[in-house]
Amino acid sequence: MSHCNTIIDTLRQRGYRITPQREIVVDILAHAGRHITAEEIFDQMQKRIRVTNLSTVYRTLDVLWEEGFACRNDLSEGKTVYATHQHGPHIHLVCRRCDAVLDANSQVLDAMGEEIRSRYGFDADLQHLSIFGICADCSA
Amino acid sequence: MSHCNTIIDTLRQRGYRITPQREIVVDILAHAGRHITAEEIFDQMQKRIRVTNLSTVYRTLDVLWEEGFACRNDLSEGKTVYATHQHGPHIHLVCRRCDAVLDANSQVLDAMGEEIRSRYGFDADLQHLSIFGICADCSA
DNA sequence: GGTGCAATTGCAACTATTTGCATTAAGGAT
DNA sequence: ATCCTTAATGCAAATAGTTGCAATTGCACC
Ligand SMILES: [Mn+2]
Ligand SMILES: [Mn+2]
Ligand SMILES: [Zn+2]
Ligand SMILES: [Zn+2]
Repeated sequence: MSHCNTIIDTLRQRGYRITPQREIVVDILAHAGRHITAEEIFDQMQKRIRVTNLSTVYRTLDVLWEEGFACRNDLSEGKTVYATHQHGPHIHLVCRRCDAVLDANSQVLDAMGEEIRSRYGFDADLQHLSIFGICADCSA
Repeated sequence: MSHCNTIIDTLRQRGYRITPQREIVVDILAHAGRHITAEEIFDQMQKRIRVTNLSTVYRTLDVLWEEGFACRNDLSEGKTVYATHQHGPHIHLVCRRCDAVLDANSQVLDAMGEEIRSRYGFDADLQHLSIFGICADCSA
């Protein structure tokens, strides 16, 4: 069973109604293989369905994020980017001076995730985190 | 010397021009003692200076953030919040289901910060990080 | 204390994202 | 297959934040 279908079926089990719009957003996002903006999803979506709307895309992405099927990141590019969890795991180190984005191994977060869970009962999303700071070039 | 003056003097040393608008934003932010939105800063600012503008506040906050004097956080409240580093250190665990915000000790990040620095030469801002996930109540 | 020039400002227009509301349609029950 | 409830949609308007540009002003140099 494809990743898309797993997401769709789980959403249905959780009480969400499955509309053609939602299926298309999930399909585009799951097959993008990279970070993608809401507007890019909307553009691709319009090739497949006549009448649809950017706010539907945003609302669907909200659901996917809230339900843990998508990650949402600010990479200092002016627009929020989305991906499924098939993209990853890794973290993005975003320089707040030059906006460079360095991909890093997310294993450095594993111990921290475990500690947050045991101390606070909080299940942190750490598979695709953005962390701001100053890159090596800008420090020098 | 007050915290405000340290910030202002350092900005001047780094080549930024010190305008009354910037001094007021720094003063409001440093004395807020909490997270504060750009609009709240603007409202307080208008009581002190006749003509000024919200985009000046945003631009000043950008400078303060880029130069490492302010932190900027998305706490799922609809608006970005700012604070000086006197507020903190701690992290915010933000539940993506119920929007609850749990304050947590930032020491859980110390080892990670060190590893990121040694592995990638990246100086991560970890004094006042927001981490999304699912809170204990929503997990149950 | 003037002068020059680039950085900063106010303003207006713009982009990104969210929201209220009337209409449509998913899917459980019959 | 049809009916019913209410979640989801499209659309338009609102909100949050950014940007281009002409006018202003900080401050380095004299
Ligand atoms: Mn990524
Ligand atoms: Mn805080
Ligand atoms: Zn950099
Ligand atoms: Zn929660």
